[in-house]
Amino acid sequence: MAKSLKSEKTGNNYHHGELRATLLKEATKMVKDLGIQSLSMRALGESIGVSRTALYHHFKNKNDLLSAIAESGFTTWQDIVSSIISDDKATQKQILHRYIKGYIEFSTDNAFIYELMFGSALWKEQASSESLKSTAYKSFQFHLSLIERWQKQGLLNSDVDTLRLAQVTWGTLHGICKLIIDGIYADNKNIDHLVDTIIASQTH
Amino acid sequence: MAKSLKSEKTGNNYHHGELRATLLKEATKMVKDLGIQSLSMRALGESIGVSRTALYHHFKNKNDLLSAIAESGFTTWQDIVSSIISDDKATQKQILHRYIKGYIEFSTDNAFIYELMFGSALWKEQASSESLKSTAYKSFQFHLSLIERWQKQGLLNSDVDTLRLAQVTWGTLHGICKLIIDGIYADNKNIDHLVDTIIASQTH
DNA sequence: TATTAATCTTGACATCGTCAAGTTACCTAG
DNA sequence: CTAGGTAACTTGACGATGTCAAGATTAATA
Repeated sequence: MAKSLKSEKTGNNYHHGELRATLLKEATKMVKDLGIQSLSMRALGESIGVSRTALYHHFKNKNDLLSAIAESGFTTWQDIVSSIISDDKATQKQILHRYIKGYIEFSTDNAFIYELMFGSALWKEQASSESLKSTAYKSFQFHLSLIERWQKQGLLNSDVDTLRLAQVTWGTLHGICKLIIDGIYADNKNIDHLVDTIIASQTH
Repeated sequence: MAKSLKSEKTGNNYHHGELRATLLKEATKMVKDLGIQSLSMRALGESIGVSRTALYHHFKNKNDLLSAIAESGFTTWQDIVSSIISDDKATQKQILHRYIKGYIEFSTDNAFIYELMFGSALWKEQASSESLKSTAYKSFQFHLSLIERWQKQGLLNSDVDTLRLAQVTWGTLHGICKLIIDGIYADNKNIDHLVDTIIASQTH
């Protein structure tokens, strides 16, 4: 208890008080603005006014820090999705449209974060924390439940296995976003048209 | 002329003779087996028996080397696709199926190379060479021409703009592959079922 | 107030990409 | 056959990075 309003008044550097939160915030900002490559533990420490190795008392290593950033990305996305879904006045068709558009916009507005969220840097091998895995898993479960709902309502092809369709549709979103983000698809204009095409290609 | 069968007999390290090709081959092998992270210029040089900086006479820098590996990945994929397409005995529906399956298999069999081919490491900013860009562009053009063909034959929804559909379908393939490769979709079993779902979801 | 535990620092190390300057071997003009 | 040029390769060096180990400082607890 009572750990919050400690530092910032005294000139001492020990016991910053909220270093972990501060680090996460600054690191997220750095990654968001300049990309994953540009984030170095040393620079991060320096920018906050703390020594290079202070970070290691709050994050096991760099991967651990990146995991935390990615995880907060998933919760940000969950917040967005929740607000899209819970618009009572909109039709399901409108919501489907907004969901897809929202996904693409989120990914392009937070390109570097998105890269982190799905990048092999974290998902390969031992790198990703259990916490990240479960947060990400929840996002997929939510997507799955939406697909199921839209199948039942006849918006999506209901002849197809729900799990598989969820995988394919998420794959579609993810793939398109990656291609846009990585600069392979030049036009981030005309997103509406692209969304229409996605829906048209999935609707029967 | 007559530059080939020089070295390998004399113990001298100068004028290896085919260093560029050897480097590319070894680097590709390293990336394929151990991943992009694990490839260091120094280790590569050492593994071939050449000094760390010798590589810089054949590749401008590490990115340039990675570009070359990625580019050869695209041509490998082009070769595979050509052989799939040119099976005269198969129906177009079979070919469509094999194309999708072939794409997924290529990407998973060469996961690290695939990661390089589409990774932001090369596509962001100035990193990718013009040569890589044009090779990759050809792959997409080919995909586009296939989509157009299949639309005309009624295999795919022809109400949709061809370019957009090509983007969406490639996005679908790419996204699913990424999710499998990065370990987000655990099951690389049941690929056939997945392929069926992709086709079912795109066919009207 | 004394002890313990948490937090942060300085010093150090190995690894990496890459530049600069020097060395060696091949190639070609005379 | 040789002189000079050029391409290929080497060693040395630099700055940056992630991270460990050992020590210093402060807060929390008994």
